[in-house]
Order: sequence, then structure tokens, then C-alpha cells
Amino acid sequence: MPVQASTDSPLRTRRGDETRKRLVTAATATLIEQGFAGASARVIADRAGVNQGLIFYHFDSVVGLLLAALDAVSEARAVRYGEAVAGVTSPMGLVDVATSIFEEDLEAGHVAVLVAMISGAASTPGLGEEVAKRIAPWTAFARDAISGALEGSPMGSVLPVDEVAYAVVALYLGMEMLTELDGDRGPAEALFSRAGTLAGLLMAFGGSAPGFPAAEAGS
Amino acid sequence: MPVQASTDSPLRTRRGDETRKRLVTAATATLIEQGFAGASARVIADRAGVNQGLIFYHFDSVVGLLLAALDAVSEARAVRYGEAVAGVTSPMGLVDVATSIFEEDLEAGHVAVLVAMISGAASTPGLGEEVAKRIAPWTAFARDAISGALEGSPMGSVLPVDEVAYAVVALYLGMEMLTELDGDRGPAEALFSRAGTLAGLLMAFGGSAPGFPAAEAGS
DNA sequence: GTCTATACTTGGATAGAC
DNA sequence: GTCTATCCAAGTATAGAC
Repeated sequence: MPVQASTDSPLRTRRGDETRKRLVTAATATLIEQGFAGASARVIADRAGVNQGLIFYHFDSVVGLLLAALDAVSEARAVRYGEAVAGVTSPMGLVDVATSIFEEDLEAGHVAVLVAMISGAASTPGLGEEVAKRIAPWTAFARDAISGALEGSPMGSVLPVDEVAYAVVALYLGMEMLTELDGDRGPAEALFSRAGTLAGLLMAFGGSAPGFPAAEAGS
Repeated sequence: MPVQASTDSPLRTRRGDETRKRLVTAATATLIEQGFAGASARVIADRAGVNQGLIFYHFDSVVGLLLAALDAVSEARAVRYGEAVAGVTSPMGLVDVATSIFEEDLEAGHVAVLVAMISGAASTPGLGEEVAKRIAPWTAFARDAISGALEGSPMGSVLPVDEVAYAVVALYLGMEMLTELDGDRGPAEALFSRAGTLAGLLMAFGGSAPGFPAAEAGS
């Protein structure tokens, strides 16, 4: 791993930065399209158009690069989540935002990266722990969205937030796997619109949540 | 692939059968513990205590063996499902049986085999289609159980059986991934007891299902 | 600091022995 | 029909050039 980006040669680090960026991008794409088992040093390096050995210089190992790719996706998503939640006031609005953002995640392949890394963790000692850390943004976001939607609903007493959040994240991972398997995004899409219906139903039962207009954001 | 088990030498096929069985067992265990990426010919053969080349003689390729392992698990499960459903009369009983059977699947690692093969499908051309075929028992069983539980419930009109079945299977796969990741089976267990509560709630709303005693099987 | 050419290891597959 | 010894490709990693 290159350590010092010392004062006298900023141009040299430029080239390194470019290489690292290309590798992370290629690694992400490879994880999405070929999964963990298909993400070898040679395949990724070819895709990035760089020498295969650079992976070990810049990231120590293939797994190191894959974790960097997961980092990039996770951080980008955490930022996106923060932005999206900022403009929301009502519980129903939160549900709308959450479903559309999660749909975005599935579509763009962010969940595919997660799935690939989790399944890869089974074969690589110590990887599981590292991956677990990086799932925090997703879990936290799910918990926030659900917590907002559940309070004021009669279901709030029978459905603990943590359990529902766990179930939602699991549901996402599973939907991604099934979608990859048969190449059909249809069932997953159908579940999204269904989620909106159900959430509306729950809210209607609850009634007296503060600041609750009839309908918020579209779709 | 060995074709004819001809009349004159039944002893010879015995040895082959034994080898095949050992390989399938070892492949299953390896998929559960190491995932698809860790299921190499050498690792599996070592575990089975046989020469690595036998995999290619008996199953053509490593993937061929892994599919045979998936076949064995799928068929065993289909039988188990049939037995379990046979002794059930009420919708609530069906829900009880389904949850306890699915819990059994998670515990024994059957879902882990599924997860491993699905994630492996991303890296191996043509494998996805083969895996998809073999998931049929699970999907069908889920659909039957849900269909029985949903009719007579007011949710039946707003929740199509196919969608719920898809969601349940996805939920299973996702729970398995999360369980593998942090090694904690707790959240999944919690969701199972929660499922019982929810199903009971739905039934209570529906009321007039035919043959509906207060409570059926235990747990 | 960055990169390339090369060494070494593991994995898939088969020719030929029994 | 069953199995073993052997081959070749692909994968990871590093020594050394720039």
C-alpha cells in the first residue's frame, strides 16, 4: 500500500489515483455482472485496462480491492440516503422515499454488490466481519424509515422496528438473488407497488400521526 | 459419465455408487461451509477422501457435481414437504407446518446450498437456468401454504398469492445470507415466532375459513 | 511512487493404467 | 467401469525496472 503522498511530487500521485479509481470501478462492475467467484485479479485488471499486478500494489490483495469497491458503493449510498430523507416531513413521505431509493439500489446494482460480497464471505476467512461493518448504512436507513412509518400505527405494538428492518434488508437481498437468477425484474417491481399499498393501509389504521396529508410524493 | 450398469457386474457399480454418494455428500457440506467460491474439485475430493479426478469421471465437471448436490437436497425436501402437508387440515395448521419446515431448512443448511448455487450462477454461463429449475419445490410449497392461509382472510383480496410466495422465498434467501454473515441465528428465529403471531392475526380477521379450530400444531 | 515481467500455487480436465 | 498420474490453464503474489 502506498503511504506517503509527500509534498514534492503531486503529479505522481495523480497517476496512482487514476489507476485506483479505474480499478474500483472495474471491480464494482465485475462484482455486479460476474459475482464474487468471477471477480479475479486478471478479469478486473483487463476490464480496467491496467496491469494485473497493480491490484496488489494498490490494494494488497484482490479481496482488498473488492472491499474498496464495497466501501465506495456504501459511502455513496449513505450520502444519497441522507439527502433524500432531508426533504421529508410525514411518515408516508418517508415510506415513498425509502421504496423509491431501494428500487434505485436494485436497479443500479448496488444490492448485487452486497449480495456478491456476502456470498464471497463464506469462502474467505475474516471477510464476513469486514462486510458486516459496511452494511450498516443500509440497515440504519431501513430502521429509520420503518420507525417513522410504524409509530402511530396499531401494528407498532406487535411489530418491533428492529425485526421489521432486518426482514426488509433480508427481503432486498433475496429479491436481488431471484432477479439475477431468472433475469426477470418483474416480480420485484410488483412488490414495490404493493409495498406502497400496504403502507397506506397501515397509516390509515393508525390515523393520528402528526403532519399527515392524504398523499405525498408520487408513485 | 458411466452409462450402462450391465447385468454381469453389479459389484463394480456398487463401488461407483459409493464414490458418487461420498462426493455428493462432501459437495453439499462444502457448499454450506465455504460457499460456491470455495467449492473446488480438490477441496471437495479431499473431504470425500477420493481422488480429485473422479469428479470429472462421474459428474463431467465440478458444476455437474454441485448440481447433483442441489438435486439431492431439492428432492429430499420435496418428499419432506409432501409428508408434512399430508396430515394438515386447517389453514392455521398449514402455516404452523410451513414455518417449522422452513426453520428446519435454514437450520440444516438447505437454504445455504440454494444461496451458494444462486450466487455461483452469476459467474458460470448456463448455470442460472439449471438452478432455477431446481428451486421449484420451494416456490411451490410456499405458494401452497400461503394460498391455504390467505383464502378466508380479508388480505386475500389485496395480496396476490404469487407475490407473497415470491416475497417469502426471497425473505428466506436473505435471512440465510444475513445469518451466514454475522453468525447470529437470533434475528431469523425471532422472525419465525413473529410470523406465527401475524398469521394468527390474519386468520382472526378472516374468521369463517372452513374447518378452523382454535389452535393446531405446537410452537 | 508507480508499474511490468516473472515466479509460484491452485484448479480444471484427461490420457491411460487397472 | 473405475480410478490415478499427469498436463495445462488460471489465479495470486512479488522482485525488480522505471
